[in-house]
Amino acid sequence: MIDRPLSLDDLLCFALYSANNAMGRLYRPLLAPHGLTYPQYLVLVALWQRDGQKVTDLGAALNLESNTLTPLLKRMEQAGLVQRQRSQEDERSVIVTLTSKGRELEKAAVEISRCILEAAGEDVAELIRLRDRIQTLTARLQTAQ
Amino acid sequence: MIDRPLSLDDLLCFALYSANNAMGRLYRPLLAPHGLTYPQYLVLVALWQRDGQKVTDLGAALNLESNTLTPLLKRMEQAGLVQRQRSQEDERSVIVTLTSKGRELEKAAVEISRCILEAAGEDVAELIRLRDRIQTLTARLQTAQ
DNA sequence: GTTATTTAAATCGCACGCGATTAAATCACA
DNA sequence: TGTGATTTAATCGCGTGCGATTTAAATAAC
Repeated sequence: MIDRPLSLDDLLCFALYSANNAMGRLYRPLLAPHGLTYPQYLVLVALWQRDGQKVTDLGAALNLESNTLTPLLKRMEQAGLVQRQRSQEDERSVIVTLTSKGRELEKAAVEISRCILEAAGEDVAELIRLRDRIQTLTARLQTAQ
Repeated sequence: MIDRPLSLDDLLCFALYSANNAMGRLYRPLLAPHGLTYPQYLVLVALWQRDGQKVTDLGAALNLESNTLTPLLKRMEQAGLVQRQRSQEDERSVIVTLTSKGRELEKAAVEISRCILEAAGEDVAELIRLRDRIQTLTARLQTAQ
């Protein structure tokens, strides 16, 4: 950010790192009662939006690959949140589908979102602007890499 | 963010999660040649700023606790980057000090920061503003928790 | 001066992220 | 039609983050 005496607080990367950790700490107690972790919750959000996605689709949505998703999805399957089945048309693909239990949790998500929003601050318009700026940054970082 | 059909792209938390992962992916190939991971790099930044910190001090700077830091610092000690020694005044505390090798790496950090900045975009003033907004958010999340 | 409390690291277990590799199914195409 | 290339998950290993607990040292209290 600034050249000379490199300081943690100067670093955009550390700001992101710190904010992400703080967000995770905030979600944890909200998700734990439902037996969910934070990344698992994101998978559910993706599936509530569109059920029956391939692992690759979820990977594209979440910017993750099978080495992360496969074990995570297996744990979610163990927990009775999703079903995993090989596609008929293409045996390479695995389709991930919500169970009724997984679908049911969408109701709880409303309250969880409310809690996070409350913690993040009152000015929602400002938060949306911030989110958009971060998304733009992510896009730039991804094309750079 | 927005109430109805909850979408990944609506979520501030997912924006942070995604940006942080992308940042990590960007740093990895820059740090790997020096045998560093991203969190280890952040520890070095903290120590370049002020050498000889207690584990608790580093934890306060990085928002981490000993359950994360102790193993990480042991790996850095193994790698010859830092030294860990019990404080004389208070045997409970462990002081972490840079080795010459750890100090040496500060030079490389300049080029690494340049690469990241280049990937993040041209408008540095905008990046600083973004960083500040994220820091403000983190502060709010931490007081909420 | 002994005991209770507090503080600082460390340990343990579990769930990510991800580089590297593998195995299997599908595709391209000669 | 067969064979090499590509695509898709899965597997493995390692380094975090963090809740929960433990150990030891220092401090407070009485």
